[in-house]
Parts: sequence; structure tokens; C-alpha cells
Amino acid sequence: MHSHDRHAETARPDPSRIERLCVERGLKMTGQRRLIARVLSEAEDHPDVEELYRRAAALDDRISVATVYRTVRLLEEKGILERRDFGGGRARYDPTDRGHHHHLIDVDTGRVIEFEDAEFEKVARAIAERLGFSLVGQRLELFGRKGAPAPAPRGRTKPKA
Amino acid sequence: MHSHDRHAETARPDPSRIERLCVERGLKMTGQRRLIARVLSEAEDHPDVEELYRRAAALDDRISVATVYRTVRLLEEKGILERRDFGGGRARYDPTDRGHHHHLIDVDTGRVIEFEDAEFEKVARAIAERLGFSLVGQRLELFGRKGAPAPAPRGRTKPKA
DNA sequence: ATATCTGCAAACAATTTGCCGACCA
DNA sequence: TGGTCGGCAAATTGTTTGCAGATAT
Repeated sequence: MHSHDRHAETARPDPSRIERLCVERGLKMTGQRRLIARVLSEAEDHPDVEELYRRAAALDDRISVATVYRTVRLLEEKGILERRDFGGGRARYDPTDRGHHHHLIDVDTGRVIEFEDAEFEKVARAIAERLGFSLVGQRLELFGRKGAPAPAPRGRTKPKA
Repeated sequence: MHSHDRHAETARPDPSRIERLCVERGLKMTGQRRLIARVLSEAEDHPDVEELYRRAAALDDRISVATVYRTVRLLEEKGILERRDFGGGRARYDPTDRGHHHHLIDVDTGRVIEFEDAEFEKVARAIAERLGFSLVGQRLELFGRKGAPAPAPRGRTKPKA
């Protein structure tokens, strides 16, 4: 565990949050992985692979979607990312270091709000126990609408635009 | 002149539960739709399209997967079915007339247990409200493992065969 | 040095769809 | 009879993978 001290010969300002985690888990850091790590670190939302690729390529197009897929899967296996599925067919990714949380999806805007709730955790555990299981994981998604009732467009879940 | 006779000209014993719902919503009932409706009515689990197709074809092979896909989507739009996603890539279907419920998935066996919980409903509504939303929908899935979650800090309890 | 990446395109799996004959209302 | 529906196979979409050259350690 030797550390490379600050010989700023390679302009590498600051290893991103996620990059640091990658190194911790002993991943070989390539240019594209560093790039993806940075995009992930800067993301405040839950991008899908296509979106990650778009953002990464915008910074440096020496990368392909295949690599994003591979990297994202690797990071998931290493416990750095969590794969989510908000419907819509594509997997969304969420860095685990943001802490355990759930999501509330605004059905009108498609906007995703994160939240935590101790009360819920307790209830969930209680339910599992009542059914004779020990809780290993959970998934909670709430779909809501802001205050006043608005004419919601019919149709199914195709949060495109 | 109407012939509402009891002459079994078309051996149609009893419209299945789901078939009745289809008719109610004004769907044109064809042989294959009736078949799928019957399979769905008899199902106690949450089959995916492939499985529905298998079961239907076993009763009458004058049907194709494409039709199952089309029908299942139609029933979903009509609110007769609910599409679920328990991971694994394929969509699972769940008749809505079984009532509102959530799922607990046994991570070891893959078995799905349905349950309801008033306490949870209350908490969910409260969370949404706290975030400034009115609850429109929710999705809760618990993943558990059979075994004693009991406060027994002793050695690990081997999962019973 | 060398085991591990990456890009590319072909392979895959789940689901959709165009075309046209078959069928229900 | 007219408008829908169903079968078949080709088309789409999201994701994976084999290969050969590029890289990190």
C-alpha cells in the first residue's frame, strides 16, 4: 500500500469520490474508468447507461458504451453502485456511498426524490419477521403528485421527454 | 329472437374470473384471449409471458407468444393486470382483482409471498405527505431469508432443510 | 512482462410490430 | 360485413461477449 505522492506531472486534480472507492477495492484504474467514476461522482441523479455514456463521452470520447456497461457491472459487483429499476426498461445506477434511501417519483414530472425513514425500516423488519423471514433487502418506491390535483396525462409509464 | 337456451352448443362451462372482467371492459373475446384469461384466473403465482404461453399452449396450442404479449399488455392497459418486476429481466403479471398487496421474495428459493399491512400504508402516506406529495401509488418488495431473525446472538442458525 | 482492459461489431434475450389471412360482434 | 385479432417472422431495444490490439501495474 504505497502511495503515489504529489508529483503533479499528470494533471490529475483530485481523484473523484467514486474513483477513490475503486482504488480501495483494488480495481485497475484506466482512463475510461476514471472518467466514469468522475461522472458518477458528479451525478446528483440516477442515470442509466446511455446517459452515463453521453456524459462521459462529452468529457472524452475515447470511450464506448460497451465499456460503460462493463464498468457499471463491475462497480455493482464491488458494491460501489446499486442497480435500480424505475421501470422504463433501462437500469439506473445509484452510488451506494450516498447512503441507504428510497425513492419517491413525481408521477407528473418524473422527478425522483430520495428519502430515508426509520419508521418504515422498522415496519419492514416487523413484516418480514411476522412472515417468518429475516429481512435481507427491501425496495420501496412511492409515486406521488404534488399537492393540487393536476390533469395527469393518460398513458403508461414512458418517462421519455 | 333470442336463444338463451341451455343447449351446450359451444362447450363453454364457465367464463373464468378474468374473462368476466374482460367482457365487462368491453373486450372482444377470442379463443386465445379466453384461454389466456383462464390461465390467469387459475394461476396462483406471478407468471411471466413465457410461462403464460407455456400453460396456455398446453391447453390449446393454437396460440403464439406474440399474442400473449399483446393480450397481457392490453389487459394491463385495461387495469385487469398489473405488471411486476421482481428482477430477472422478464416482466411478471399479477391480476389486480386479487386486491392490493405487496411481496416478500424468498431470496433462497425465489418464492413470492403476498401480504398486506395497514401499518405500512399509513407510514407510506405519511412519508409522501411530509415530502409535500399526495400518494398516488407505491411499490414495496421485501427480500428475506427463512430463519430466525430472533434476538439470539448465538451462533448462526443453519437454514432448516 | 502480462494479466487485464477496451473498441467494435456480432450475438443475445425480451418484447414489439408489419403484413395478411382468420375471426368476432 | 367491417373492423379487429392472431400467426409468423423480421425489427427494436437493452445488454452481453469474442477477438485483437492497447494499457495499467
